[in-house]
Amino acid sequence: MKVKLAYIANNSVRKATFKRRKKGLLKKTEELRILCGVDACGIIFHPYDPEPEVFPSHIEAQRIISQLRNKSELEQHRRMVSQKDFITQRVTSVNGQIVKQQKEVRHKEMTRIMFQCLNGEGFLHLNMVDLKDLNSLVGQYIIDIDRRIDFLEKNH
Amino acid sequence: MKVKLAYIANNSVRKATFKRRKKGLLKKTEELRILCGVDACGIIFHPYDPEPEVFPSHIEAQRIISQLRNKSELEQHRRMVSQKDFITQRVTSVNGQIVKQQKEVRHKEMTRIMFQCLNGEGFLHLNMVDLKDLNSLVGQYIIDIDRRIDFLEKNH
DNA sequence: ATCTCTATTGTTAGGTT
DNA sequence: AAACCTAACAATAGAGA
Repeated sequence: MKVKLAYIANNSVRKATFKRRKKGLLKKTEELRILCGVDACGIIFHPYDPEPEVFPSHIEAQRIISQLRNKSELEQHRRMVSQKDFITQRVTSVNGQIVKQQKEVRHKEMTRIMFQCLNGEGFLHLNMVDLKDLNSLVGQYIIDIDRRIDFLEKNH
Repeated sequence: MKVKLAYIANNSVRKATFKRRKKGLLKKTEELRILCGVDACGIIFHPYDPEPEVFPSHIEAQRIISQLRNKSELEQHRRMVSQKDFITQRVTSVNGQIVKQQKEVRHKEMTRIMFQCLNGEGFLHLNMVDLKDLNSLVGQYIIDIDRRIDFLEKNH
């Protein structure tokens, strides 16, 4: 650009430029509306000028603004819903992980108790559920050990 | 204009034109803002497009829109006040005319009554105020007649 | 469809009246 | 200040990649 893009200090030059360019902008806006069949509007105003320029018309601008409001409300709603979905998903996922870890912890605990028993340290403070789990665990160990014995017998 | 100003039916051409011209409009708006130090914003949207174009920025556009709201409220208020002033003035004026006409009517009525009296038809149904006015009127007539007599005597 | 290129058309700065 | 002019400049249509 030849004329550098900066505030025009000279009052009358600035005013003339404003008038010309405002007209140009208005024209371009109208052309875009017609050529592309879109809703477009513009608002221009000098903070200390009595009459803001609203185009293509005040009524049309208001229509477009309220459309924008509705649309952005919808968008916001959509965003919130998708965020809720995301969080729900995370909660479900984390809950799954917790359950899995609880199972692991219990399994380790049972294993510890089993070996404690094998060392003849007895099992104190165990309720019925614990005993059942322990029984099941011991059963699985025995099955495993049987399998290993079979394997050794077949290979020797 | 070489390309006639009408809705572009071809989809891809319209889209391309839209993109190019939207960019142009945005640039022009920004230039106007900077060159002339004015508040200006624009909103463009395809009714069926998810993202409205709001420039120079969403936040700035909102600021300008609310400024516009305030300003037009003020304007409306100003208009209402000036209309009230106008009506008040009209009412005052009309009231003045009514008073003037009432005086004229009263004067004519008194004159009629006076001549009625001169015809010896007597004055009936007159209250004290009417009588006072009538007296004053007669007094003025007499003064007027005296003046005319003086005038005639001097000139003959 | 999107990007780049460029001839053409449109816009605007600055000067004149 | 406003309206008009026009050289200079910028935007864009349309074509080609």
